[in-house]
Amino acid sequence: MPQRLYTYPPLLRGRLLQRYKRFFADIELDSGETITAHCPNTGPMTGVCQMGNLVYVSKSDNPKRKLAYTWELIEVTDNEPTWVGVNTGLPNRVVQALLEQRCLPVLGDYGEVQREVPYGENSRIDFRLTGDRPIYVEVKNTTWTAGRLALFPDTVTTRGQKHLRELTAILLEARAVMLYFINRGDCTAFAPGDSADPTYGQLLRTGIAAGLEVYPCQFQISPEGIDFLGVAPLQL
DNA sequence: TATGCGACACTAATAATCGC
DNA sequence: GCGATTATTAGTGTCGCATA
Repeated sequence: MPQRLYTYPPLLRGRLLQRYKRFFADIELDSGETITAHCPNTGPMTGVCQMGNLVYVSKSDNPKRKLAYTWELIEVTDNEPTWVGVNTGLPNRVVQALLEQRCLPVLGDYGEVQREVPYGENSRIDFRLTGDRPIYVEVKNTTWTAGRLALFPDTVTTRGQKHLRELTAILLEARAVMLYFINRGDCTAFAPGDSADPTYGQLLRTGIAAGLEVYPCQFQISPEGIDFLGVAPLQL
């Protein structure tokens, strides 16, 4: 039974006209109005940034923002029509709810869920779960797929490599978890994106051999909200 | 040609300031 | 001293310009 972990505010539907300068997306709303929305995903959005596709945006009443609209979702048709989450700020919020509601039995018992805890060399872990043996959880958002296989990363990521090295190093004193947030519901498994960043894939495999735990978490995305579907198999 | 760095918009956390 | 408000900083990934 899918578990609702996030409910979107009322969204407006439209079609993507263009995405440019990393942060901007021109969108024609169903009302006929053309708006410029903030694109919160600064990555290449490989395979999901398709002009003309249906999208949803939210509207902020924050007077300090230059762009009132935020691009939240896009529909892709690689497999069956599927909504893909664009807002990279949401995965961490959703994972926080996931951890606080104890939706991942594989993590076992833990106490407090701490956010943005300093560790390693000037890094911060997304979540630290307290207990006799603390659990460090790093969250990575992914929308890139090959068929029904979710992949991460979709570009060379030196930051991601650094995170893997530091997580592997911390295994001496704690459990370390890579939690891949599969931001679409049409995938059945997860694998490292070796074609985009072979070094990352190598580091991930080395980390797993050393005890790093990897949980690709699958979510069903819809204009209503985000539901947790479960942990997808890992293909190495 | 290769490398380094700032800019871009926004969020969230932290620090500093102010008034009571 | 406390709470509320404001300011600052880090982080996110890529582009484009300046420099070596």
